[in-house]
Amino acid sequence: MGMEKITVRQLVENAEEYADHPVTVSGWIRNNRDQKEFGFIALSDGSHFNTLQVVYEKEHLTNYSQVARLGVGSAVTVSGRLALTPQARQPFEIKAAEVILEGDSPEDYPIQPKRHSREFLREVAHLRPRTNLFTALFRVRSLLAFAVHQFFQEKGFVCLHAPIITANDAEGAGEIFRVTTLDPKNPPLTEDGNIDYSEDFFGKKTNLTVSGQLEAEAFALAFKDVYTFGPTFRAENSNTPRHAAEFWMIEPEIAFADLQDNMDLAEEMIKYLITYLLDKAEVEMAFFNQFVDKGLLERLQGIVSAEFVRITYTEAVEALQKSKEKFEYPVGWGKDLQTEHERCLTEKIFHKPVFVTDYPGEIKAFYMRVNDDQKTVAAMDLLVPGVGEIIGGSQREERREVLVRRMADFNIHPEDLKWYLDLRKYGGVKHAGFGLGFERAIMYLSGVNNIRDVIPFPRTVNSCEF
RNA sequence: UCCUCAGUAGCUCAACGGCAGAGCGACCGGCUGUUAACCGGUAGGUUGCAGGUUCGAAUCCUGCCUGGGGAGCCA
Repeated sequence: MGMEKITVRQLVENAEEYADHPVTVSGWIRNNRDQKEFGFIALSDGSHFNTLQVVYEKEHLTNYSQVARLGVGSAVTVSGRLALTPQARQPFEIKAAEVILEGDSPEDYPIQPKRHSREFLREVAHLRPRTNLFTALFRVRSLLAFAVHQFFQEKGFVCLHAPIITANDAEGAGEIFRVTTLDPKNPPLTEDGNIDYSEDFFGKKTNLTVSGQLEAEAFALAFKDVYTFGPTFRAENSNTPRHAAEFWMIEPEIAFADLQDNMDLAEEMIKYLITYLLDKAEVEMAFFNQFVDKGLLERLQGIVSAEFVRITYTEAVEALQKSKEKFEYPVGWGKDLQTEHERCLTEKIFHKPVFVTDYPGEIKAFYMRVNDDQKTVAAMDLLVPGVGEIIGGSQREERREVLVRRMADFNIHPEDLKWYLDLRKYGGVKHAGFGLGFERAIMYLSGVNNIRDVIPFPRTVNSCEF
């Protein structure tokens, strides 16, 4: 018969070409409605957000009664003629000549053709990619990962794979996961009774990375413009919709560049990612706009054409004090901005993304460059409505003696980061970079407000299923 | 880790001290164009776990477990 094996995506993009032609499509049943003499299957083959309507008729199928009883989730291969149906809700459908059962799905299949709560779907994370929301979300995640690489590669950045296991424990970026092969019941001990890590696999204490930044700095001082994009691990006991123990981070690092260049890059990147998704994920974004966040498309389109706000920490504190907003925690120079303050800035005062720069040195990391006022450092956070902080970055302290002094303030021993200080000793130049939480970007761009829903199999405190 | 809300049928929820219920889903039947189809019927329960109060507990009390939201930490 000469059936051509084909995907739903090919049909969506080129239906006319296949009109009245015999085609074969394999996929999973999303919904099956039978009547006396005919029935309809909504078939998803994963190639496109849309399902394909299969029409099957008693007089054309030898196994009609079997097909009519096929449950949601079953895998089938359908062969038949493609019919254009411009007057119907779907633009085309398959008139089935043959429906072959590839994999049955019994009646206790948990995903039903009805609304499910996100909490329930998290418990069946192995099946949830078969639902509309997660089909859309994980395709967007895939597209966004590609867009990140494309953005940097087009600009000539070099991608480096920073190590996932590291002995850098002096960064203060959060609680770490220890990596060890020692027997937890019977570890080797030193003479004074402590665990003897010189006996461990690497001969020293090691942990999973909390950031690829330090390694990226080394590469930036060779390639000038670099980025890392990889997994990151934090053992924080954080119970919020914005925190995970394992997440992915994008960390560009640029040499011969200052904080302004850094913000320019971050803003350009966010706009690029939005533009990319609006173009390449039109159906998915329209779905989010309709069922997740009604104002999503309008807001994202607005952001592409708007300039991000750039204010200093000092100006932010003044703006908050002037706002007459009632805060649970008082606003004051020297105190870190609370979540409620950040929300006020981005959701009530400016209604768009806001860079806050030049924070007091005491509340920021040791590697951030000290400003001329000696009180603030060249830090920048990007705050967005709904999600909060999605980017944290800074110009790095390139002056060796200033960096050593800062490290002393933070109780970091120079010998622990000798190689990092070397970068200032040999051809050190001003440089800057930032970290973008990949999942937070997905949340912001989809409107889905829980990080556990934008990670295929999320790892959070007390939860490591699948 | 702290504060707070909630765990009842496969799912979403009602019953709030006195017989365990509905919608959806599943199953069976009907229906000649459905599309979260529609119509009729059937099955489905250790009310998160452990203890306590009471003649009587899904309901009140205590502890624990799990999940949601808020805070802190941050991306």
